[in-house]
Amino acid sequence: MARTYGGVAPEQRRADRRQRLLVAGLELFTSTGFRHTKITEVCARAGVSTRNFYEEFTSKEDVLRTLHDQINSLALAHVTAELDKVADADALTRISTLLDVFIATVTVDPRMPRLNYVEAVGVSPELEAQHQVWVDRWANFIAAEASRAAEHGVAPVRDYRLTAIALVGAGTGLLREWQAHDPPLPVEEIGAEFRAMMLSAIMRPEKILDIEGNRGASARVEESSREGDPGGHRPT
Amino acid sequence: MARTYGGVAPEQRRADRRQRLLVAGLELFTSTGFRHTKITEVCARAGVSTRNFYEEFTSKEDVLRTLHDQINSLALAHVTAELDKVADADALTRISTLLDVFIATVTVDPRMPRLNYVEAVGVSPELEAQHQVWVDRWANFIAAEASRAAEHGVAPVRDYRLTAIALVGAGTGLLREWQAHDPPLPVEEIGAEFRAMMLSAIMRPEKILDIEGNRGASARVEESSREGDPGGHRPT
DNA sequence: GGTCACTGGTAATCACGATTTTCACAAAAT
DNA sequence: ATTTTGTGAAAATCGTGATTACCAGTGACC
Repeated sequence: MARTYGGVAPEQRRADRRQRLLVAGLELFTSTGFRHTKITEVCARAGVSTRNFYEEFTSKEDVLRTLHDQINSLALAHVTAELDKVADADALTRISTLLDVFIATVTVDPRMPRLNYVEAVGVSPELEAQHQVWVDRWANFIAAEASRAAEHGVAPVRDYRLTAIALVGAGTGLLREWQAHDPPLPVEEIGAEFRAMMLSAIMRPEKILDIEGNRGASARVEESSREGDPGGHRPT
Repeated sequence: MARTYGGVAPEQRRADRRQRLLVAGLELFTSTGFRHTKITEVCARAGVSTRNFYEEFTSKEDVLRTLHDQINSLALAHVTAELDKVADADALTRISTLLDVFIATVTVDPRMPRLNYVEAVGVSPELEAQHQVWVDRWANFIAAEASRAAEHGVAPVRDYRLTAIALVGAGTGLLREWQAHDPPLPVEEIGAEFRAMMLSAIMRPEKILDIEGNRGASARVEESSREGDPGGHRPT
């Protein structure tokens, strides 16, 4: 069964083909678009026969899922590694690091955010589930760092779950915008904005306005004017 | 040519069919998913023949684009209307209003955020362009309000463009999460988080940390590990 | 009441792309 | 040197769903 061919073990050849298919998939999905990419095109670009394709993947979506996972895993690995190095640093430095490494990793290649935040959206329930899992992981990560900051007294002690989710969304939005722009936006600005937003979101006081809490949920759409807002002291 | 049927003018009948097709599209796209919805299914649910379908729309995507536009337009109309009512209010109240109305409008029906932020993503270049246009509009809106706040002295005077984009992303993320959750997250919490994040992002000082500016773009990814790197080389 | 215009529904048609199968070959093994 | 086995390329199959063409019915107008 297993027989060395052309000097390389069959597993190796297999792995190579798989790798080439993934590379081809990344390229085509992010240029032609996932929907409009045909399996045969992926095979052609990868120099792999359709038969071999089905040896490695069950479908086009399978390739997409794999890529999506890989990109997220790569980013997470980088972030984790870097965070370990600054284990003793103060909380805010850690948060900045987390962010910088994330942005740096994912902007190395515009195809990564494109695949992650555009092509892999709304494709199938499975992919949506996978997305959820990753949002969760990233949100946990951020929430954990925020709590750490709270312990150190530089942020209020509160539940950071939703804030973290919103921050993940903010990053997604920025990166989606970044990869879509033709004269690409400067990466530094994206990173700076993301960092500033995260820090201000985490360090913000529990009540931003004193009216906070009276409004909130309800704010009916019809309800007319509500100017006035008497007696509010402005936060600094 | 034009003849009244069943007591209604042909244009009316036409408009009705169109409307039913849109309703059916909204329902199916957000349950079955856009990709897996067949034109015939939309027609069946709308009680419209395929022939009539092609009389109104050129493709399934056409329906999606129309819905995407409608939802955004609806939200924008509500927001604009409400904002007009509080024209004289202080800047922060206006911002809160903007947000509350937006959230209230779009959470009336979970299918709206689902369609807008999941199903309509990565479908085609046209739809991506349309998405860009709307992000732009919303971002301008937010940036304008932020500038207003700056004029009133409750926020620093600076360029709010990227902040606004990030905020749009935050909202998108929150709403995407909201519509995905089975025991749905309480709308008030989503709204509260969004508002708090927006206010803290707008009111934040220009430099959050003193180290700000030394870090930023660079944050090297540590030349060491880059195993997975799913992006080999550029296309020909 | 009869004819005509327009309608909705159904039944072909048609194209495209995924999946399978075949084929001829190349490199190992004996 | 011959057989064997894994291989890649190409061709055949197969299904699905978009698009078009047809048919029978209904209400409107004379």
